[in-house]
Amino acid sequence: MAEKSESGSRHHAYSRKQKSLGLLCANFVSLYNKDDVDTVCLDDAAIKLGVERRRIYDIVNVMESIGVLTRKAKNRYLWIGFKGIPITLEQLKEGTAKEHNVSSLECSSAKVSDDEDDDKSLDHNDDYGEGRLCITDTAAKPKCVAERKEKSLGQLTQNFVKLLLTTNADTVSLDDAAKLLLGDGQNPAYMRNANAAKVRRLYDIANVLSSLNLIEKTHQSDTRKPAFRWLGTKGKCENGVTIALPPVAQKSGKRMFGTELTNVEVKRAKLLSSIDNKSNKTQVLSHDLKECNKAVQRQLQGSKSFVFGPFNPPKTPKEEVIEQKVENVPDFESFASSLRPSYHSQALHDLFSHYMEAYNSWFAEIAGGSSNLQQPLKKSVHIGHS
DNA sequence: CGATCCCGCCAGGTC
DNA sequence: GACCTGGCGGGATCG
Repeated sequence: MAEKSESGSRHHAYSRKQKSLGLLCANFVSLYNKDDVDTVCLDDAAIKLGVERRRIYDIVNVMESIGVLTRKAKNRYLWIGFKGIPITLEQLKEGTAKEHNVSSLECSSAKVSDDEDDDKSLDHNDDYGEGRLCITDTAAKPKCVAERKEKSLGQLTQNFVKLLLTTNADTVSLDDAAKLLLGDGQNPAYMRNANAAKVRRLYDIANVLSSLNLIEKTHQSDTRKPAFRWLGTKGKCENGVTIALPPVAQKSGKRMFGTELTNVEVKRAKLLSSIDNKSNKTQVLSHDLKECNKAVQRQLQGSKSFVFGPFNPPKTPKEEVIEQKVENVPDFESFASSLRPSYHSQALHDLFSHYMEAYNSWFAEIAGGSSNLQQPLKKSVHIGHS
């Protein structure tokens, strides 16, 4: 509030359009998805991207939950890249990732590590971070921690992805997703609030996922309600990230979901002055941004294609190694079975059943073509969400 | 006016 | 007590 007025330099033309999480995410990826990058320092990222730290947490949490990053230590993450996504999805399927993102990713980093440099010793004084990573047993955690985790962005992301993967009803509406991810309903007023809160989080998550081209936002054909569709590798942009274009460059000037510009200059200037004192660790160079833009260009030319999703990932040399480990095409039957939440509310149960039916009809259509697919889904398997 | 989602407060955890 | 992390919801902006 107070800070808004302080920006004399920020002429009235403040536009939220230019600061979306999706765009920030795209820039983040551009910055770190390079062969020579293996660690991510949050401070560094915040400065380079010209945003406050809090925003970095948002995208990092989402990306961590799908395996793109893994936490290494306080303030430090290991960049795994998009090849981490299929692994994480596989773990989700196996249920080894059910604990919450932290533990799941510990596993994923472990799997990835022999291929990816990982341990180039980030662990000097890692007790904080390592400690957290090591706690994979929820029983060892205090309840409040577990509860908090349960509502975490990362967990929500995983559940959202599971939902998209398991339903395959083409699209999942925002409302439905919020309801399903919320579990069951108790008192309506509480539900309304909780739902609203969850929807806000879903927007955050969806912005990130869509900028990674894992999902796209559409509308349900009948109701015109906003909805999401899982893309996986079917994403239009092979490079993995949706390249953010200035609004004018977009058709009819319409803003596209998850593709907005970050107000880098303003933020950066602000951050620079405020972080000045500890800037010995990272200096902001104008070429960082240029680098970032170059990376985007590179991606546009497909020089380094990202790979994600369980579907037939194209290979780049480095990814092949990893792929051998993930080479089984995900078994959606067991995946879905193990992931399906249990719903106490009849309405939610019906809703989910609807998605299951849609999946099954889809399955029937394609089953002939794929030997990896097994049987259609059966109802009333449940996992609950904790 | 509903949809979207930025922003930053502040609680909880760690050191 | 400083710092890190991240849940959360107010309220601004968009369509």
